[in-house]
Amino acid sequence: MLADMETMTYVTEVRLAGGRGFWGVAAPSSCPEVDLEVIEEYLQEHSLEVQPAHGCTSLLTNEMQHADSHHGTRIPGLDNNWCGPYAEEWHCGGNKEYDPTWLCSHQNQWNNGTYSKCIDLDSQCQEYHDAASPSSSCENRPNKDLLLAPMSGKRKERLFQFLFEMLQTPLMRSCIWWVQSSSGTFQFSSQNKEHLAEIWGRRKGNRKTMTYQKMARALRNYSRTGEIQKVKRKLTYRFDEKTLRGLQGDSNAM
DNA sequence: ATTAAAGGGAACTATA
DNA sequence: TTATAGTTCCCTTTAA
Repeated sequence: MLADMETMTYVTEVRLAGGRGFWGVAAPSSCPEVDLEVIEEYLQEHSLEVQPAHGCTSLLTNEMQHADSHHGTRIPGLDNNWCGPYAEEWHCGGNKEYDPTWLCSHQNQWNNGTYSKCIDLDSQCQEYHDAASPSSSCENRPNKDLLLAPMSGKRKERLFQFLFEMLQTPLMRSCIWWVQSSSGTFQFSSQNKEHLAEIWGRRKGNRKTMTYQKMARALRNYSRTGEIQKVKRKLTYRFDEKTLRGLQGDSNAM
């Protein structure tokens, strides 16, 4: 199966790319070591591939549609059922179904407002109770040379769009996950929230490193404008219904 | 008492 | 030039 070969290739690449854990954490023993830098590089590569002409036309659109049309074929992430960081350890546990196309598929099309089709928010989600997060010793922070260039000449990606995208990305599940996707409730990892913030900052091409604190400040602005509300639970927020519908709509409009 | 997270004012920046 | 959407800093409050 092609996907399997791609999986092997990708995993191999990831392993060759460096010995650091994905988040500078000691990855679970069975988890392939994935580097933040590698992921961003990967994202950037495909971002470059898809950007010309009309901005980024998802190079995986066809693949995803193709995959989607094969309901018998289970593509991790397409049936977005995780509710918690380790609800479905497809990329750490058995690692059999790791589909490298996933990352590409999430090179969303901010400039024209469409998103890749990788979500089923009707999936059943039980309330996730904060499991033990992976330990996070960050001695080996990835070097900062690799910055994702902000998409010039295009409409800027909004923070809530970025978060939604991250929520659809299995590799980001150690940082952010759905608590209840049907209601748009999501949660940040106490351990890895800074990494997510850092990625956000890189995407925006900020001068300084983005931190969770600063990102949360922006998030708090959303409670005024309504896109996202804070819920009582620690590190947990909820997309406004309308916003969520918009995001879902966009993701389905592919 | 300590600490992480939450909250918000205010000045500032980049972009459309 | 103005509005928007953050970003940055910094301080206070709340909760575990």
